[in-house]
Amino acid sequence: MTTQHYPFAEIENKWRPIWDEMNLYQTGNDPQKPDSYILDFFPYPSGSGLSVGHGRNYVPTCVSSRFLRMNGHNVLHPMGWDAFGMPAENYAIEHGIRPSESSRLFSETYKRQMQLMACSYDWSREFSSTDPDYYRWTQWFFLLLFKRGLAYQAIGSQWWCPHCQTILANEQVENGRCWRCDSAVTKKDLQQWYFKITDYAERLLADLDSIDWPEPIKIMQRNWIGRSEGAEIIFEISPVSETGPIYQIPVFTTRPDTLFGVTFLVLAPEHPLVAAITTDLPQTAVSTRLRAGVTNYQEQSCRLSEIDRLATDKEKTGVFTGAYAVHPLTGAPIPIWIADYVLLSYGTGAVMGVPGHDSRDYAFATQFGLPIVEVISPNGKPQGIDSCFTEHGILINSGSFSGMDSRTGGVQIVAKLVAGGNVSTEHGRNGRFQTTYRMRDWLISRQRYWGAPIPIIHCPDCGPVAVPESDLPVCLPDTDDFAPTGDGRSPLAHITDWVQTTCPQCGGPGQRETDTMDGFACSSWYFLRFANPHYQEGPFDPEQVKRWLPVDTYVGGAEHAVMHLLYARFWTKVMADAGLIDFVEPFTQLRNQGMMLSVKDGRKMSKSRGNVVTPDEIIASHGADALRAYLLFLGPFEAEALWDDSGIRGITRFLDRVWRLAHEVPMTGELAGTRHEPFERMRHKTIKRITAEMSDFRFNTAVSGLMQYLNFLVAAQAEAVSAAQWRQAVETFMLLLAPICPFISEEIWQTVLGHTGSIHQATWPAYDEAMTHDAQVTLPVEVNGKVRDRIVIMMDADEEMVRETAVSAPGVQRFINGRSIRKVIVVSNKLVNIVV
RNA sequence: GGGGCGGUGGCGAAAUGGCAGACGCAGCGGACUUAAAAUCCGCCGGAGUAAUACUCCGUGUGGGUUCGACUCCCACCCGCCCUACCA
Repeated sequence: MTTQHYPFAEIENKWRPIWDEMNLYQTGNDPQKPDSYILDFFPYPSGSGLSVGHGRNYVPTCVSSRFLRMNGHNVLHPMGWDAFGMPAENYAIEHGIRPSESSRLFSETYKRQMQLMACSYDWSREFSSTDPDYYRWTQWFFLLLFKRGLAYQAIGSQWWCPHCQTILANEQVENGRCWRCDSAVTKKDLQQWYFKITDYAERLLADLDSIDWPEPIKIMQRNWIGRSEGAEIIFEISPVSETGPIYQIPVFTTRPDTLFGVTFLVLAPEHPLVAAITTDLPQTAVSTRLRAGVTNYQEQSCRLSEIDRLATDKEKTGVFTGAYAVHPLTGAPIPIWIADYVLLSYGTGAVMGVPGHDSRDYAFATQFGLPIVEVISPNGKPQGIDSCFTEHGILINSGSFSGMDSRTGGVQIVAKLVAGGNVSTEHGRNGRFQTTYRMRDWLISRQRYWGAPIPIIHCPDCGPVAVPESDLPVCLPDTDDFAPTGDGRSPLAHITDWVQTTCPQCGGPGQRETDTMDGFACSSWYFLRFANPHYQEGPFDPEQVKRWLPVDTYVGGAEHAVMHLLYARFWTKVMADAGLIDFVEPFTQLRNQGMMLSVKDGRKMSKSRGNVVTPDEIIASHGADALRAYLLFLGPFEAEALWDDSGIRGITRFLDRVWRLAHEVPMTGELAGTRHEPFERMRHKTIKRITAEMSDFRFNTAVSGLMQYLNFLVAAQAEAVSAAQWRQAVETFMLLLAPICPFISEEIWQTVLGHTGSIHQATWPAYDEAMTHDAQVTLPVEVNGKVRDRIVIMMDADEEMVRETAVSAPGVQRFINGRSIRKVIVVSNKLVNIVV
C-alpha cells in the first residue's frame, strides 16, 4: 500500500486521544535521571488568541523538551496563565461579562491552540495567577516585602493613562504614551505603593555577570539600572534676610572636576525648595515679577505633555528665582534658576550649571546670557568658550587644582569638599562621593479591579497594617461594578462592605487598601509555583523547588528585557535574603526568539494590523507537524522571521516524501552479506549533526539536515542496501524527526516499524564518532587562493603525501606554470593552498 | 544624542578564518498524462565566449590583518528596533 500524501488529519486524530490517555508529557520523576526545567514566559492571554508568531516561542521549547526527554532527562515543561490585567477587564466591560469569565475564555483558547500545536506541556500543573489559591501567595510575597521594609507608600506625581484610567509605572510609558492603549499620558498626584527595587540595584547589576543570557538583554538591563558614579555637592543659599533659614541644595554630578566652572544652579520646576527660595520682597517691583514668573513657569511645565518636555531639540527654557547660592570653594554667588531640562526624579532634582563643559548647560547659558568659564582644556592652554568641551583634560582656572589631570583633580576636589571646603557649613562638609542609579522604585499600585488586592488594612490609629497571613487570601469581591470610575480610585473603593473591616492590630475600625497589584507581581514568582502547583503550606514546595530551580532554560521575547526579567530577579534576591531559597538568579539560561513579521507588510504580526495568521488555519490546511517544522525552518531561532504561506509547501512535500519512503523501502527480509558503507556513514553523520543542532537551538538547520538525509535516502533507493539497513535508517530518521514532527514519526514508528511503545518515550539514537566521516576526502587545491583542482586522499593522510599529490595535480601544474612554489599550506582534511 | 540588531541570488536562508549560496520557496525546461493536478528528472548570482570547457567579477562601501576574510580589525553608508535633556 502506497499512499501518495501523508494524511495528517487522520493521523493527528488517531494519536491525540491516545497520548492524552497515556499522559505522555507528565513531568518525569526518575531519581536516576537528570532534571531539566524548560520554561516559556508566563503568557498573558488576550482575546485574539494565538497567532503563528507565538509558535516561534512555544514550538522550540517543546522541541527542546522532547529532545531532552528522549535523551533521558526528567523534564519539567509547564504552562499557566498570567491572567490579571486590563485586556481581560476591558473585554469584560465591553461584553457585559465578568473579568473572571473573560480570563477563563482567553486562557481556554490559548490552551486549545497550544494543544493543537502538540506543545508537550504537563497540563496537570496548569494554574492561573487569578486563582485565589495562587494570588493568596502573591499577597503573601507582598507582605514579605512589606515586613522587610521593601514595600512603602508615597504620594507622588504619577503617570496616569486617561484611557485605561490607571496609574502606570515608568517602564509602562513609552514615548509619553501608554504601553497598552497608546494614549498620551498625563500626571496625577496619588498615594501609591512602591517596591524598593533600588535597594537591589547594585546586586541586580553585579549578578548579570553570572548568568547565561543574551548580551543585548544584559546591556539593556545595565542601561536601565543606569549606575553612575560621581559626587553630591552641597550648595548653601545666601539667606534672604538676617533671620531667614539657611537652605542647602545638594546637586549630583559625574564631573566634580568642573566645579570651578559653575556659573549657575538649575532646579527642576517641581523641586520642593523652589517656593521657599524664590525672592519674595513685595516692596520691590523686580522681585514681584520674579515670583510671578517662577509660579507661571512651574504651572507651564506641569501642563506640558511629556513628549514636548522630552524633545531634546527644543530650545531651553527657564526662569531666574532671584536667589543665589554660595560656591563651596570660591564663595562666589551663584544664581539659581529653574528649568524643565532638569528632572526632579533623577539624582537630587538639581544640577550645577557648567556651561563650559556640558552641552545642555552650554545651550542654557547661551540662551540666557549667563557667563561661561573654561576650566578644562585638552592641553592646559585656554581654548576659548566658543563651544563646550565635554572631554577630560587638564584643569585650568581652578585655583590650587589648576594643572592637574581632570580625573585626579575631580577626586581631590571632592576630597576637599568632604573635609569642609573653604566655606563653613553647619555640617562641616560640602559634599561626598556618591553613586546614583537611573532606575526608580517599582510602582505597583493599580487603580483597577482585576488584580490581586494589596493585603493591607489602613487603621486611623496604627497606620497601614499587614493582613495576617492566616486571613489570606484577601479575595476580590464578586461584583458587576468593576469598571473604572475615573476618580483615580479603584472600583473596589466603592464596595463599602468589602472596604470596611477591623484593624488586625488594635481591633478598631479599619479600611482595606483598595489598590490592586501590578500584574508583574504575579509573574515575579510563578516559576517557583510550577515545581509543585498544588502545594498548600506555602507559596512553593521547598523540596521540589530545590530539585527543579533555578529554571535551566527560559524562553520568551526580548520585549520583556527590563520589566518582567528585572522584577523576577529582584523578587528572587529578596526570597534568597529571607532564607526561602538558596539561589539568587531565577533563570540560568535565557533565550529570546525572534519576532514574527508578516510578509504582507514586513511588520510585526498583530490583530490591529490585520496581518495575523492563526495556527488553527495552518493546522487545518497543512497539519500540526508541517506548522511546527515550518516555524523552525523559517530562519534562525533568535532572528526575526517573515511568515510567508507559500513556503510551507516545501515542508508538506518533505512530509509526503518521508511518508512514501517509509512505506516503499523494503524493511523485512534477508540481511545482505556486506554492509553498504556510505549509507551507514551518512546515518552516523546525520545523528551527530542533528544532536548538536537540537542542543544548540539551531532548529532551522536541523530541519534542513533532515531534508538532506531524506534526499540521500531517496537517492539510495537505487543502491543495493539490505532490508535490515533500511530499517535501521528509517528508525533513526523517525527518532530524529520525532521532537519536531510528533505525529508522522509516531505513526511510522508504531504502524510501519511495528514498535509497541511511543516514539516519544524512545531513546535518542547514538552515533559512532569514527563513522561520522568518510574514509577518503576530496580536497580542493588552491593556487594563490583560487581553487584549481581537487585531489582525493585518505582521511588524515600524511601531510607530506598530501602536499606532493596536490602539487602534481594537473589543474595545479597548469597554473603553477613553471613558477617557483613559495609555500604550501595544508589544512588537514580541508584544503591545500599553494603560494607561488 | 545614546544603545542594540541587521545588510549574502527573484525570495527565506547556509557557511563564524579554509570550495560562498547547503536546504527550501518562486521561476524555467523536460518526463508521465487525452488534459490538468500530483509526482519524478534537469537548470537556476552576474559577465565574457558559437561552445563542452574555461576565465573573470561577486557577501552594503572603502581600507587593513592573513597563504587565505561573508567571517577578524578600522572608518563610513543604509535599514529596523529600543531609548532619550540621567547631570
